[in-house]
Amino acid sequence: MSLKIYNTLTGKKEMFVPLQPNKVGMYVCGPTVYDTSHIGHARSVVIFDVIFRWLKESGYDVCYVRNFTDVDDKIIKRANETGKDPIEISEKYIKEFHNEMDALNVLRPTIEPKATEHIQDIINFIEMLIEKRKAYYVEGSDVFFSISSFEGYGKLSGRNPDDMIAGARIAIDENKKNPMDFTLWKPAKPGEPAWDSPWGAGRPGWHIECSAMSNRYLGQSFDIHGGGKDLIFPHHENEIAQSEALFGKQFVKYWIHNGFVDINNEKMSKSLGNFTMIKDVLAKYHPEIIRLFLLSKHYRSPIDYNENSMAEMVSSLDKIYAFLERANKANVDFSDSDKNKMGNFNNLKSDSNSCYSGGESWAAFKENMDDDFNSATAIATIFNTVKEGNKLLDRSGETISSDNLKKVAEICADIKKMGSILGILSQSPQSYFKDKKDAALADGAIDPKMVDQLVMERTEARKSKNFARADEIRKELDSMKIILEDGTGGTTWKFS
RNA sequence: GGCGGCUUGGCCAAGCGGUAAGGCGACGGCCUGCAAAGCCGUUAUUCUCCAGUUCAAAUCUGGAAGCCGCCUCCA
Repeated sequence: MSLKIYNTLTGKKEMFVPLQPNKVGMYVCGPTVYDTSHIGHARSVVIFDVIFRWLKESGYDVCYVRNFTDVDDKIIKRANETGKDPIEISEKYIKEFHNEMDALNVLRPTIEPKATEHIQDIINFIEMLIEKRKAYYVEGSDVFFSISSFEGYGKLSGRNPDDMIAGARIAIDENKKNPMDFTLWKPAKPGEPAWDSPWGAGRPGWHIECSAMSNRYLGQSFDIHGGGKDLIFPHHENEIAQSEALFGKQFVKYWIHNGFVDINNEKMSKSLGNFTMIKDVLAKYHPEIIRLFLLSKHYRSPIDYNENSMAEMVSSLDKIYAFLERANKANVDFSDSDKNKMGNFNNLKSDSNSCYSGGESWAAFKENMDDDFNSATAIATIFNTVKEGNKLLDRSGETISSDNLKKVAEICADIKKMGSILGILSQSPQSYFKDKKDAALADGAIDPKMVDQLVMERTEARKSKNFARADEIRKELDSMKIILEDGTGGTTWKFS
């Protein structure tokens, strides 16, 4: 059993064999920091976060690079509009991006390079391309990459340059030798950010930064390159052209591209005005609900964001946490366990370094993840495991045998371990449900003391067999969307 | 015009040649004073349609219909 990855380059699922044993170099295209991040950014980031976690879990030493494009026409435009410095703009949105991704429990990549901090690398890269006659400088204009100098052009996107030419939707630039040639370096207009170069003061084109920075941190060839589907052409196609034309060897072994997020079955677009920002989604839903949603469908397919789907996710996550809470109450103690040290599962130690290696459910989960990071089936495995655990607890009744307790402990350990890969179930069930209750109480419409009072009154009524009054109170609370649960340890309440 | 993808139960969604995972919802049962939660059972003899290959197809091939993405900044 080993990892298989769908490779955009070949259009097939392939066995994952890294270039160097036990080491993985992964580069993912990060955001252009000129505006607030939307749910689509979150999907890409969360998916590659899970891929990163899974590669590490699989024992690889992963160098994960995700860049920030911090010099670009859109940033300059935004700077001009707001009268701010472009650096101020990019710093603002980098900070915002980090805050939001931290909130979504996304691990920081190994390295987060910025284009503006690698201008010399970029200039060197372009100079070498010119030397090799893969690029040319047009006096008073740009440095262009010559696509006819690279015979593999179009291999990633399956496009034939001749078919695309016609310039149907691109204004033909008289300076280009071939209409499909693209800019490596462009001259700066007065007031624009600029760096000195052999071709005058200017700034890099979009594609070159990724070739230059991936080369700096991961070398001439590396294992995985990812990003959104829309980047396949032209961005990634052009990266391949630049890097392979220069180094004469395969740039990237596995290309991974994620699908888009639609909003109510429509593409996010400015004209529809339906850009859904991460901060707005975070204001409405628990971060783990958002992750669960983003991972509920295969990463290559489009996913539709809508209220109905999100409501389902709320029920789903509650179900898992409810089981963990139930197990906890049955004296399965995992409150201090974390993904590295299953500290309280002492009876589950399976090897000398006391690291829990996982039970049957974990084995199923591993198979799911190894199959092209199939998080949708991996989530199904979590639910199957929850059901198994609930069954054991149901059968046990009041007194659970030590044998069953051990089984439930293993199940809980597996569930927590699976959650740690998907970046969910990081809270204790108690704090999860407390947060949920606090959030529902936040508007101040309901006084929890009043609810407790009614619950106490109902308990008294039940004791004296005054069920009519007890039911009356249940009904009253139900109208406030409060559900009562009579458990062995007394009555608890929650919001529906 | 060129390239690529999708169509699975009321809804969401796996599956990629061996006889339909999982979630949400609904209904019946167990449990409960009544509930909730949980569990058990029922909710697709069938995967947009048509033809073909095969002992065997949701899965492969050909065709039709509908939907979507990229080719321009885009995760």
